Amino acid sequence: MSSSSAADVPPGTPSPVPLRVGGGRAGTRARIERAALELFGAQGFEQVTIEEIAAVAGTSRRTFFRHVGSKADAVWGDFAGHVSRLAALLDAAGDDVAVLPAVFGAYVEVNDYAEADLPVLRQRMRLILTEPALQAHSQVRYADVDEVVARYVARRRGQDPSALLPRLVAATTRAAATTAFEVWLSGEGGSLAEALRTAFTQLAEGFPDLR
Amino acid sequence: MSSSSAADVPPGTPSPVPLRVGGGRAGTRARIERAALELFGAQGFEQVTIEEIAAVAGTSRRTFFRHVGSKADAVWGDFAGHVSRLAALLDAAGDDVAVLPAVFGAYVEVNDYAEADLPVLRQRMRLILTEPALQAHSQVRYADVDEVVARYVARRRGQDPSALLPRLVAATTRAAATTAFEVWLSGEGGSLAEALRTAFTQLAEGFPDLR
DNA sequence: ACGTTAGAGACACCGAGTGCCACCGGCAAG
DNA sequence: CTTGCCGGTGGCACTCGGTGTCTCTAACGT
Repeated sequence: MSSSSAADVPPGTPSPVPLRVGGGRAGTRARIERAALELFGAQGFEQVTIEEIAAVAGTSRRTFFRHVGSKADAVWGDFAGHVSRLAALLDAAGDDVAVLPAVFGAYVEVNDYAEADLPVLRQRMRLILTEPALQAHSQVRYADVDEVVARYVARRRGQDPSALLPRLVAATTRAAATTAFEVWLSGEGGSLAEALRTAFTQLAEGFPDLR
Repeated sequence: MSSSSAADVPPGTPSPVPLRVGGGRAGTRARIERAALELFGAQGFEQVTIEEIAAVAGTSRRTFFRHVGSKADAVWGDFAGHVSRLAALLDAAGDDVAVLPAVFGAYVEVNDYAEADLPVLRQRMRLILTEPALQAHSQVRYADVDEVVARYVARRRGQDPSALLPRLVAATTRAAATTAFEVWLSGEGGSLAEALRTAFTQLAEGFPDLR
């Protein structure tokens, strides 16, 4: 419907945003991601076409792909940086703190967002946890997280990262974190950090009430 | 290469399989799934085209989709039945056994494959855990499993299935099961049931060595 | 022999993703 | 000022997964 909302702009328009101080690339990418998030939220992931996103972002289909790689990637922002920060936190953790608390702490800290970023985060996570296509894609992204955690546990334990314990800790802690995001999103109760801590505590206790 | 292996069969061939007693549909579907598994294993998921699968299965592109729904679905066989069996096992579990052991037991039992089925299972799981596209798709399938487990825990605990504990148990047990499949596939050591039990034990103990 | 019906194939279409080329603007060297 | 390079861009064409529609055919009951 109404493919003439932003698509009928003359091709040579300089686009209403002259702010390109430190890097025109980052600016375009940010515009694309903002447009995508907005449209996905309003119409649903599947309903939105790349062409529509590109139009709203004031660029072309081809350029969209040059910047974000895939439709799903438009939602994830700088997730690679997120993973790096997690890795850095784990690397920085001293050997005086036990392995599991170190992982928990790193998870909580890397997800300590500023108040102002929470709306965007909520939007992102709602899409990722709700839209089937994004839910699917998330697995690939989370694999990187698991890899980082497994490597850390392996290092601390002197094991191979592909051994059972490192993989198990990585997979279950990440599952717990995702679950925490779910309940946080559903709005019941407190902050994201609280949800994470609750989930991690239950996990570390091995669900004593259920044994 | 060699797109003339099974594609050069005349269109009106009655197909070499006259055994269609209880349902001709199942026969075609089985042929499609076998062809897909074989081709994926040999050339990789992304490299194989639907048209190739259809050709090897002795049918058409359109019919492929009528039977399996999507390229990824061709790998999963009757997973819906798998999930139903899990649900049935949980429903049948008495209240005398604790929640966590009940979930563990159901997982082990539903994954108790006959010796003869192990090669196919290995092939399936290798693809699902290895190929990025299938890894992604798996999340959608596993969501059904999580739903079943969460509902069971919720019932036993008198909670809502969307509450933290049910979701957490579902997510972490499934993560543990997947990890067990990984190590089982890598070939180190014993049977699938052993791998599952080891992973579940570690999970239920809350990784005591790491706290 | 009849019509009915389910399964199958052919065709056309859409959207995601990719490779290729041509263009344009800035920028340094002449 | 001109020349030539170069990064970002847009247009185009193509592949492939997936879907809707139409037609055909073979099996079935009457």
